[in-house]
Amino acid sequence: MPEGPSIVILREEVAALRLNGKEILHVEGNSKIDKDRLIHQQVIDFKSWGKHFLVCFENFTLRIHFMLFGLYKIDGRKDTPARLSLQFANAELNFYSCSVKIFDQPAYELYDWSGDIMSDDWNAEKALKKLKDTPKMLACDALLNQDIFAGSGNIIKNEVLFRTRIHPLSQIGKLPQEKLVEIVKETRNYSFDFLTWKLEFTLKKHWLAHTKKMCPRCRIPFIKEYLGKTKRRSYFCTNCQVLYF
DNA sequence: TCTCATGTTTAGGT
DNA sequence: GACCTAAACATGAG
Repeated sequence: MPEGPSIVILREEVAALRLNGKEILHVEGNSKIDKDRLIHQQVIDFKSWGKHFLVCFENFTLRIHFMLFGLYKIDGRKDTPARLSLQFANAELNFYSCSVKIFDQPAYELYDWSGDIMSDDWNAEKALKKLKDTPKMLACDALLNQDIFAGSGNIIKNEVLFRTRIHPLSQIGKLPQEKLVEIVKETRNYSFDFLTWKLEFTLKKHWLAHTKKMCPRCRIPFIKEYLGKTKRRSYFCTNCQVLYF
């Protein structure tokens, strides 16, 4: 569930419930957070930043991060206990297997939306500058770096590197300016394709590289390797993806 | 039944 | 401090 576009879908599903300004009537769950802090509080807004789902209150913010296995149910439950359940008069939000944390500041003090690939405030120039400031970073690490591309994950990484024909082990500092511009532009662009396809339940069908055995351009086998600082799955074509090194 | 994976933090070592 | 590794968390698809 976790990449940025999926969190946007959650945010929009919750927005449709019109819970802004509504009071939380009951809180449950096996989360260790102070649940009394939430009860009878009025939710100001629901936001997302990268892979974070944010429940905003006047003076504090509840952050939900779904990690690898996180799930949610809106007006429904799983058989297993919820990590956190927020119950309103006419709706219920249930979160499972996720990381939950309360921050003692309003969301606008905690987050800079110019770094969120899905945000209206996304700033491509700032992302470009961040890339230029980290010349030793590998392309595969840059696309998982939440300080540069908040919301990008392993699927987006593999698809963007394939679309831009960049080998995952390329060094950011060795890429020509126009390729850096292309990475920034395509990360944003693919993320919105991801959103569209996820809503259509056709995301997997549209993968060109991620989990694929063969390059759709060259018809030669993809390489599958665990690359970068975090050793995440990378699928790439040694023929059409150029190694800048 | 078993392996693996859309992720991140933290603790420990060198 | 920089850099690396492993562990921890925990669900479901194939």
